[in-house]
Amino acid sequence: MKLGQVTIKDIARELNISTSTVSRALKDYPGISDDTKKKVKELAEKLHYRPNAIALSLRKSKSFTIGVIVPEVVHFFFSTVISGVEEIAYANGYNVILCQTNEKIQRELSGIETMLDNQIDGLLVSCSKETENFDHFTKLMKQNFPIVFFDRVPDIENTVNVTVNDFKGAYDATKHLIDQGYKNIIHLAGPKTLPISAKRMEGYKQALEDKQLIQNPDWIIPCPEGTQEESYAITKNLFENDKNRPDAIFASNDIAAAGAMMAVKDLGLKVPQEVGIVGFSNWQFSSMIDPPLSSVAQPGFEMGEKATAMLLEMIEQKKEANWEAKTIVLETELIIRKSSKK
Amino acid sequence: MKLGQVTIKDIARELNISTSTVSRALKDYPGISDDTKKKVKELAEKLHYRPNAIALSLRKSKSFTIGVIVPEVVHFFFSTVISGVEEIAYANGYNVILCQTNEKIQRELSGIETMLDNQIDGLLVSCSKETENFDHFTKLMKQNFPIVFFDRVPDIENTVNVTVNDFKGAYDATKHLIDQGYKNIIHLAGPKTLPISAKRMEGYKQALEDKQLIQNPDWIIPCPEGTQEESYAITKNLFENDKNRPDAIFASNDIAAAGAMMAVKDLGLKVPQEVGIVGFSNWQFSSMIDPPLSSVAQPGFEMGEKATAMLLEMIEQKKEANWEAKTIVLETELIIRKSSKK
DNA sequence: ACAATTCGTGCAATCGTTTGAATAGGTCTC
DNA sequence: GAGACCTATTCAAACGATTGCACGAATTGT
Repeated sequence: MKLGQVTIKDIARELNISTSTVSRALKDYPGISDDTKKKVKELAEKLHYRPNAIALSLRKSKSFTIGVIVPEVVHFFFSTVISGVEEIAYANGYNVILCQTNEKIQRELSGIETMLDNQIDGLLVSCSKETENFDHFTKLMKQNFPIVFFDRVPDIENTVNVTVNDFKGAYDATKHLIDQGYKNIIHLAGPKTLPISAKRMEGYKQALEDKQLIQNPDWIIPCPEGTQEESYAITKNLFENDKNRPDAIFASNDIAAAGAMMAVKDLGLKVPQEVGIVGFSNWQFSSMIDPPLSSVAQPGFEMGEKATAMLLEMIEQKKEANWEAKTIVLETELIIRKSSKK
Repeated sequence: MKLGQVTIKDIARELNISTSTVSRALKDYPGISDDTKKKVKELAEKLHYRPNAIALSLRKSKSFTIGVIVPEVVHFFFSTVISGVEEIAYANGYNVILCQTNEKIQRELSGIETMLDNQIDGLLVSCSKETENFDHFTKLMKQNFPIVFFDRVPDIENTVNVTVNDFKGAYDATKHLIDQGYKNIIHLAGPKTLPISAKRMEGYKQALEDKQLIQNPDWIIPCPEGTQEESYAITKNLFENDKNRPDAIFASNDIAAAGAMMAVKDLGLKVPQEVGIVGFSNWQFSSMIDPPLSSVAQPGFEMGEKATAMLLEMIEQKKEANWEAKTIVLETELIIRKSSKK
């Protein structure tokens, strides 16, 4: 920066008045003559005066900046959320500063520190896979610092959260597979540390139970990485064997589902005739693969919007208000495509 | 913010010394007794003192923050770039503030304004589709404000750019199709305003020329939106007609290629036997669709890293140095998959 | 005609930190 | 024993803006 930027002082000097008068004139304070106001505003316009946001932050102890912590930017769901965040923040005159943790707790910690140093007004967080201790959050919350968690919310009390109904999404997906006539459904689960993984697994289990299907614990297979390669390997291995072969897959994310689909196709099995598949998140590519992948759509953009709106509300109330803990649960939508239609 | 944060004043008061001494002690200035240094540092540690970055910014006229302007966050390529940016910025103690323009020039303008108000030290920009006038950039450049453009660079002089070799990428892709025996290759082009679109088109043309194939101007079809639907409609229309039907498609982006693939498949044509297809950008999904899509991979992460490294260098030299204009061109890599292998 | 009110403006402190210059106290030198 | 020289510290201004309070002048009331 430092571009010979025009300050309030320059205007004051030029007009031979004090900086206080300039400040007040620009803000239409009462008690400044219309004449002065006019002169000041005209000169400000002419010199392209723009207030220095940093100076304002310092003075007002408010930066109009919020921090966003996500595990990864290159992730369809998270980038969609960020997009929603950006939209609402922008509309309300807030800046967004970004930090991706790459799923590392260390990075999450230091990212938060730097953001606090930069006097952010509030924080939006989706936890990393490594985050199991939440002291860095509780400490802030105790000080009444505005935080809203989204999607990957921590397992602590009194938080303000925005999530999707992972349980119901998974339930719907599994039930749909059952309704289509699939009977032996495996679940490619997410990392164990994440509550969302647990919820999805619960939904899967509940659907099996409600439909009185046998639950085989061996058919819940964790895919901690969530990569295509991982699920490809796992699936191939599992389906290679003729007898006792499952006939459907519910994956806790689309990438895993895609890997699984490739594996069963490579084994010469037909999707959806012999194996039904449903994923989670409805990534952009899901409709483009062959056969198109059924998936549970999560309203990422809306989640970003909602979380940001709530955060801004907290920031702007900010009377010693102890915000009431609450969790907004957005509904998922099962998108049925060919991969699961017998 | 405002969390009863500990300041240098608190430390000064507690130890009955002046703030200047505290400041100097913390920085190991000469001329402060070892005893005082020790006391100050210990107390700072104990109180978890962290310097207020805003105050520092104001004082130093330097914010250790860079702005990133991208058309869209939810875009595989751009999110990859952002990831690279974040990585290098973080490693060097810089913050990243983000603005997506949604391809609107108005948003680009106001985004830059707000960022400047926030005293960013430099700017990384990829232009929106609407950006045809570049005064907002030249104005800043005249003032020696550090800007690095990436991918969608403006058509003006003396800029510092990081791009990929779009010409060669397109050339390679087209040549590959020709080498596979395809003869009637159409090009689904990008928005006309973007130089990258023009370069890709040039590469396509040059390959045809070098291989002495007839160039049919009707076979260069602009897809301004770049959506799947758009290219689906265009392609379906074009391939419906039996005679004079093209036998290959080079699309300037993978989404368009995917749409085109769906269209030809829906027409009952076989990919790659009857129609060869190559895309551009190598999106995550490209390897997952059926048949897997050949594509020109762009090193997005590396682009983000490179651009940021250059920007930081400019920021830190920042002696009235008129930076020399330069353009780093990163090489693409043609990823050959089934969609183009006869 | 003089006090009271109103009007327009300026002073100075403040936000948290840095930094050039000044100062107080001590030691050394001849 | 007085000037020279350190050493450790403080003062005060600065970054750009806001704001409570004070002030001088003009206007009003009686």
